Amino acid sequence: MPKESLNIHNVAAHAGVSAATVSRAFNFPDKVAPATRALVARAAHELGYQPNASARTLRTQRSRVLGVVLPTLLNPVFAECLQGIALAAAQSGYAIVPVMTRYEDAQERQAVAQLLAANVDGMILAVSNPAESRALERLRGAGLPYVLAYNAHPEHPCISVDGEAAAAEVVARLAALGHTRIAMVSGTLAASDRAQQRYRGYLRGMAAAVLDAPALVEVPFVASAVDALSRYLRAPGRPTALFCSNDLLAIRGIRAAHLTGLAVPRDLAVIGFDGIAIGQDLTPALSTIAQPSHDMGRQAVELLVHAIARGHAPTAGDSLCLPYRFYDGESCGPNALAPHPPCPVPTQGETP
Amino acid sequence: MPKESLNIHNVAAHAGVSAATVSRAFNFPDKVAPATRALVARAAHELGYQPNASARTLRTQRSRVLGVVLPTLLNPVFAECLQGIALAAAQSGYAIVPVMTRYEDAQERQAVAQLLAANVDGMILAVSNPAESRALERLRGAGLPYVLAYNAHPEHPCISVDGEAAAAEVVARLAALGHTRIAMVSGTLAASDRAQQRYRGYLRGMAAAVLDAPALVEVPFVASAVDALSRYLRAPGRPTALFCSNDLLAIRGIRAAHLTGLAVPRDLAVIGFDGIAIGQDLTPALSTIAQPSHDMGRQAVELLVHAIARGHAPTAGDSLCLPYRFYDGESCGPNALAPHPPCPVPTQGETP
DNA sequence: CTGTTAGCGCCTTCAT
DNA sequence: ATGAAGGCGCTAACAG
Repeated sequence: MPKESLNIHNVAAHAGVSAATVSRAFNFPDKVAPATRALVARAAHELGYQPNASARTLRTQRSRVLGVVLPTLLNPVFAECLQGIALAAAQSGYAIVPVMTRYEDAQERQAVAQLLAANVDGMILAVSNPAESRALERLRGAGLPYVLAYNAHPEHPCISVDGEAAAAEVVARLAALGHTRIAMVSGTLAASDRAQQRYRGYLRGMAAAVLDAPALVEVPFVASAVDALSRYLRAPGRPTALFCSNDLLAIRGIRAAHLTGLAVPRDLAVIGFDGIAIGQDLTPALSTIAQPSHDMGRQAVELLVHAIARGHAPTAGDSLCLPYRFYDGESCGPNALAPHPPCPVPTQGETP
Repeated sequence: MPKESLNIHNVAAHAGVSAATVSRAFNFPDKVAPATRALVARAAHELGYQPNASARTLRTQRSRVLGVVLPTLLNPVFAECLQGIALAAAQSGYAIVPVMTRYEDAQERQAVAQLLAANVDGMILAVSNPAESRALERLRGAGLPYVLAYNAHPEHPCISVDGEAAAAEVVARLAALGHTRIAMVSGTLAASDRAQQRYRGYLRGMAAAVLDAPALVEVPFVASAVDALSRYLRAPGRPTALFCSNDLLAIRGIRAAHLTGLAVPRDLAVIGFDGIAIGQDLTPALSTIAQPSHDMGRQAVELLVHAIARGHAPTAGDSLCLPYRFYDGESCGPNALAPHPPCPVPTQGETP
C-alpha cells in the first residue's frame, strides 16, 4: 500500500471549506479570498497534499506531459537535445516521456501509439524519414500538436538547421585548404534523411569546387566503423579529407587514421557534424558543424507549449531553421600533399 | 481540439456489448467468450480505440509510469543508464518520466515532489548524497517503491558497483607500473558520494602501496577543468599518473597533458571511471573502470517492476552490487621515469 | 466569494 | 459469460 489517498475533500474538511474552494485556491488563487486562500494553503501544507495529476488530466483533458521520440541516447547529440527539452519543459511546467526508437520505423510507430494512449499534450520527435513515416501520419490523424527536431520537411513543423548548406560549406573549406580528394562518410543513408541532406550538400559543394566526388563511404554498423574505415584508408587512392555525417563517426575516423599510421590533420583532415560537447575536449579537438542541440530542444518545447496554449497545433509554417556554426578544431588542416599552397578559407560562418 | 473523446462506451455500442465487457476484453481476455472478445477487438480496431491512461490510473491507482531522477544527460554515463532504463521499462510495459537535477539537492527534492504528484508507480534515482538527502526522506515517507542507481548506502535499495574497491585496484595497477606520484582528480567532492567512495578507495590503495597521497585535485567547474589541470601539470613535482573520478575528467586530463606538452601515456598515465562508450574510440583509448551503466538501468527497472508486482517496495536487502571491469586502454602505461622496471600488474580483474 | 452538482473514462464488485 | 451501478479525485458550470 504505497499510497494513502489524500484528496481534495480531506483538505477541504481540514480547512473547513468546500472541495471546490480548495480546487480554486490551487488553480485560480485570485478567485478566492486571501484569508481563505491562506487557510487552504496551510491545510494542504500540513497534510502534505498534492493534487492528483491523473484526476486532473481526466477532468481537464490536459496532462501537461510532452512525449519525446528519439532514436537513441547513445549518441550524445540526442542526449544533449533531451537535456534541453527536459529543462525547458520543466520551466514550462511540463513533464516529459521519452521513448527511444533505434532509428526503426516500427519502433517509431509504436512510440507514437503509446504516447497517444498516454494522453500527452504534444510530441517532439526525431524520425528517420519524415517523408514516409507512418508514425507521423498517425500523429496528424490524431490532430495532436507535434514538432520535428533535426528533421526538415516542408509539410511538417520542424526545428532544424540547414544541413545541406552546412555540408556544402564544409567542402568549400576543405577545398580552400587544398584538398581535392574529399570523401564523405555516413551511416546507413536510407535510415536518415539528415544524412541524405548532408550528402546532397556534400555533392553540391564538390561540384561547386569542381572536384570529383568519390563514392560515399557507408558504415552500416557503428561497432565496426573503425575497422571499416581503417581498411578504407589503407586502400590506394585514399582521400586526404574525410567529411563525416556525425561526430561519432568522425571520432572513429580519427581513430582509424591513427591505427593506419596517418596523423590528423597532417595526413588526413577530419570534419564531423553535430558539435557534441565532448568533441571540444578531445585531442585533436574536433572540427565540426555544431548544431545548437540544447536550443533545438528548448525551441521545440516552446513552440509546442505556445501552440497548446493557443489551442491549435503547430503547422509547417511555424518551422524554425536555426543557425549552425563551424567549429574550427584541430582535426582539420591544409592538405600537406597539395601542389600549391592553399588559398584562405571563405569567411562565411553561419546560415543567413 | 486535438482529441475526439473515444471511450469505452462507444466501443461497447459499436460491438453491441456493455462497457464492462469491453473493459474485461482488454484487461482479462480469458474472462470473456472468444467470440465476444473478437467482436470487441474488431470494434476497437475499427474505431482506433485505445484505453485512456489517465482514467485507468485514476481508477486502479497504478500508472505504469516510472520516475527517473538523474543529475544530467550531458555526462554520457547517465545517458547510457537512461537508455538502459528506457529499454527495460518499455519491455515491461512501463513509461518513464525523467527529471534532471544538476547535482543540486533542491532540484532533487522538487523532482521527487513532482513525480509523486504525477502518480508514478516507482522511482529510480541517482542523488548526490543518499545519507542526507531530503528527497529520499520524502520518498520513504510516501512509501513509494524506489531504487538508487550508482549510489551505495546500507539503508536504501541500491544498484551500484564497489567504487572503493575499484579505485583501490586502479592505484594498485598504477603502483605496479612503477608509478609513485599518483594524483586523484575529482569534481566537487561534497557533491557526490560516489566521488567520495572512490577517493576512499584511492587512499586505501595508496596506503596499501605504501605511497604518499598528494592532495586531491578538486575541479569544481567542468568548463575550466582543462585550464585547471594544465596549470596543475605544469607545477613542479607533478604526478606521473592521474586517477580521475570520471571519464569526462579523464578526457580533459588527457587534453590538459597534451596542451602542457606531456605525452599520454609516456609522460603521464591517465585512468578514468565510468566506461563511457566513446572512451574506447578515442586515441589514446581510455583506460577506465567500466560500470555496466546500461545494465544498472535495466536491473533497477526489473527490481522495481518485480517489487511493484509483489506489492511491496524494495528494501536495502534487495541491493545489488554489480561487477565492474578495468578497461586496459592506451591512456595508461608504465612510469617512464621509474628507477626500476615495473613488476607485472596484478591479475584480479573483477569484483568478487 | 463560496458551495452544490455533475461528470471526465475506466474498472470492479455484485447481480444475473 | 455478461450487464448495471458506483466511485477513483478533480474541475467547471451554475446557484446562492
